[in-house]
Parts: sequence; C-alpha cells; structure tokens
Amino acid sequence: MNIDSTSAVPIFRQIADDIRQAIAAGVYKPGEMIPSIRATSLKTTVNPNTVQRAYELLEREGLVRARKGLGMFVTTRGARAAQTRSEEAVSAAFAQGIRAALAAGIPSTKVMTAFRKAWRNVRKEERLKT
Amino acid sequence: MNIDSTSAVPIFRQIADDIRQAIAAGVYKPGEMIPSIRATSLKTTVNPNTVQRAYELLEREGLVRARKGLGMFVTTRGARAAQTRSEEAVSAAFAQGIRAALAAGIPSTKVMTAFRKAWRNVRKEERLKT
Amino acid sequence: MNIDSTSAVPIFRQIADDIRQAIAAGVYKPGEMIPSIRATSLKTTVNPNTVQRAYELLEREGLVRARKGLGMFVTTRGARAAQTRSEEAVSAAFAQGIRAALAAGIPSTKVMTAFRKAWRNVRKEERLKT
Amino acid sequence: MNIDSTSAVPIFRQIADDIRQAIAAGVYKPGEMIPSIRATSLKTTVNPNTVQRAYELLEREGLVRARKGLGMFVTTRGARAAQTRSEEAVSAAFAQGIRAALAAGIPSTKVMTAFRKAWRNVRKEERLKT
DNA sequence: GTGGTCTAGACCACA
DNA sequence: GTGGTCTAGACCACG
Repeated sequence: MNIDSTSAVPIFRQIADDIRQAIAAGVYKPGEMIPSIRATSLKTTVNPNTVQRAYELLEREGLVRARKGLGMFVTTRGARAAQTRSEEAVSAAFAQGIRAALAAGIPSTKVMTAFRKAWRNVRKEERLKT
Repeated sequence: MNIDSTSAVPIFRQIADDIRQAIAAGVYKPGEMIPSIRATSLKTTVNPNTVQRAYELLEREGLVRARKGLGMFVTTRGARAAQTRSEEAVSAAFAQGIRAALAAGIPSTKVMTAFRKAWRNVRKEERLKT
Repeated sequence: MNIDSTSAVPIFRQIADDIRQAIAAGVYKPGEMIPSIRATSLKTTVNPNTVQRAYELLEREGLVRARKGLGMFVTTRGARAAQTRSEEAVSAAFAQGIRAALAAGIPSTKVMTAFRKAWRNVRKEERLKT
Repeated sequence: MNIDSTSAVPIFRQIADDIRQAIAAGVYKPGEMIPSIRATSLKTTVNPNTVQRAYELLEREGLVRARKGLGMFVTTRGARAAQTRSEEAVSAAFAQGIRAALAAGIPSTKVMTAFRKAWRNVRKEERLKT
C-alpha cells in the first residue's frame, strides 16, 4: 500500500481507494476480514484516526460491515459493488481527460495517441514495481 | 465558462483551466488580452479576488503577463505552453484511470470499452450543449 | 519579525523574506515545522490570509511543504535553497546599487566608500537592536 | 533609455531614475533643457501621461523646473541634488543587501565576495552594452 | 489544532 | 479603466 503524504488527494481517501481496489480485485473476498485499523495504521504509519475515517467511508459505501470486537468484513455484495465503483472511477477519469482535450482543441487522433501512450507507460510502471 | 461551485476542484483552478484551454485552442492569441479580472468576475459571478488568484496562476505558468493599468496579455510562447499543459493534463487523467483499473483488476478489454464509451458520452454531451 | 506596513514591499513578501532568512540561518531546520499561519498572524497582527499568501510563496519556492492538519515543514533541500535564494537577493541588491552608481557617473572610489559606510551603519543598527 | 515593461518597478519611476542619473552624470547641465515629454514618449513608446508623471516627480524633487511653452530645465542646484539623490539610492541598495545578508546568517567574507563579484558582473554588462 | 478556499468590501498604484 | 494588496470573517477538509 503506497501512501503519498505529499499528494493532493487526502490520505484517508488513498487508503479507501486502495482497499476498495483490493476488494474489487478479489484480494479480500466476501466474508473475509480486511486488515484491522491498528494493523493498517502500523503498516502505513498513518494516524489511526485517519485510517478509521477511510474505513467509515468503505462502510458507508456498503463494501464492508463492522462487527464489534471482531473487525470489518467484506459484505456479500461488497465485491460486486467495489468493482462497480472502481469502474465508475475509471470512466470518470477518462471522461475528464476527453473533456479537457476537447476544450483545448486537441485533435481526436492526438487524444487516441495520448491514451495508448498512457497505457504503455502505466504497464511499464507496473512492471518496474514488481 | 462553466463554474461548478460544488466541485472538489477549487473555483480559481476551474477558471484557470478554462482560460488555459481557451489559449490552447487559440481563442486568445499571443499578444492579445484575456478578459479583465473584473469582466470575468461579472460574467461568472465569482468574486474578483478568486479570479485574480486564477490569473496569478496563469502568470506563474508563463502563459500570460500582467501589465498594470493595461491588462493581462498572452505571451509569445503562451499558446505553445498552454497546449503542452493541456495535453499533460489529458495524459495524466488517462494514466490515473488506467492505473485505477489495473489496481482493481479490471481486464484490458473492459478498460478499452470504458474508454470508447466515455468518448461517445462526451461527444454526445458536447452536441447537446450546442 | 519586523513588519513595515508602510513599505512599498508587500507585507506577504516581507513575511516570506523573514522566514526564508530564518531557514537560511538555521533557525528552522529541515524536517522541522515553521510557525503555523495562525501563530504568525497573531504575533505580527497581520491577517491570516496575508500570512497564508507568504507561506504559499515559500512552498512554491520549495523551501517548505504543507501538510494539512499538521503544519508546514522545511524540506530536506529547503535549507540549501533558502541560502541560495538569500545570497541571490544580496547579490541583486548590490548589483542594482552598482548599476545605479555607474549610470549616475559616481566614481569607483566613492562607490567603495558608500559600501563600507553602509556596512558600518548596518552593523551599528544591529548592535542597537540588541 | 531602457524601459522594461515587465519589471516590478513602475515605468514612470524607471524614466525618472534614468533622467535623474543623466543629470547627475552631467548629460543635462544646469540651465539646459531635458527632452520634452513628447520626445521621450516617442523614443520610449511610453504613454505621454506616464512620462508626464515621471517629469512631475523630478520637478517635485527640485531637479528641474517647468517653463510654460518652453520645456523643463535643469535647476541651478539640480546637478548637485541629482548626485545626492543618486548616491542615497546607491547607499540604500547596499544597506538593504547587507541587512538581508546578516539576517540570513551569511558570513562577512561571503558578503564581501558577493560585492566584488557583483562589481565585476556589472562592469562586464556595461562593456557588452557598448 | 492544522492548512485551503471563498466572499465582501476597501484602498492603492498604474496607464 | 487595469492589476495588486489587505482586512474581516466565514466555512471546509484534514489529522
């Protein structure tokens, strides 16, 4: 889990995004427990209050459910919901980019090229990370 | 110029983005004056201080130069710089979407579909606006 | 921290200069927090918005990094950068004086005398302040 | 006469400084006329109102005296006053630089070095201009 | 508690 | 008319 404290996107959201994507990807399956607040706090050296806030967000989204004294568990429809949410985020990012391109008068061909280039770059990033 | 005061992206940044795209698209050419702070303030009903902040950003980016008592003028290399910046923003949006998709384990085919769908949707939006 | 509200140099710049010099002088070291906006505002009786503007400048210069909810911290290379910037400011002031002297046809000997005199005067000022 | 419309120092002040230095340097001697507002305006492509403001400043300083329908003439004590003013400006610039250096904890030796270096640089600039 | 944004309204300097 | 600075006071997001 990569936390970037310099980023403009708030830390609690970074954590929530990360776990949401993990649920969507099947790392945590329905019925399984996600890492405890304390565990995540220790691993990321993020304030427990901040982690708590991320988990609240996930619970409000219905992806996980807190069980007192036990932990937070992925709900039955959590995996599906996480996928949907993630796909929406992806679509929103694409739409935003395309809208900006149109507004700036960037030609369609260049937009397509930019997309393919971004694709290659991200794949390369991933490969390097491994 | 569409200002969304509920958006998470600050108003001054929305204004700056808007004018940057207009410069990139050739609406304001090098040597020409962009609308005065007061004019933009009136048109958007945004406080002049906020508009000023947006314009300050553009000046820091080197797209525009302020001349007291005269106005703010697009610099010689402003058009090029605005295009570059706009393209970077587009690429960044795409990369962000692709990264999120990979993290969520969304298959490549689905990502491509999402992109094409976003494309169609944005084009439709544009058509409706006209 | 001496703020001169009558000076032609804007207050926010005076504050930025002051803190930049303090960082250069090692008062605030890398990793350490500079006084909060509110604290500086209270101490100087300058409006928080104005202080914020000064701090924004320092962040743009890369001397300091803002972390929401925590404060603003001197960056690793902040100390070096502050020194460099301060030295540049000193050189610029000297160059400006020398250029003016040449333009006014003031003889070299007189310029040197003026420099030594300024030196003595400033040292005396400093002694009085203590 | 070099006018820098991008500079932070206002144009009317640039013009006034320039003429003041010329008077100090003996380019315009007591009793002689300085260039008319129209002439300066044409040569610098600066708005006549702005030139007028510069000339007003010089008159208030007692360096020149307007004679209706004839022009502006250097006063008897104008040369001396211009020299004094110019020297003051030089001293002020030096004092400002030295003060900044002290505040930033720059050691004396480095300040002296910076001065000598600035000296050499400015001399070189002048040589290149010719 | 921290920083970030916005509004309202004022005043100044410049051309 | 133009841009630039400042204050006052408010609200938000973050940790």
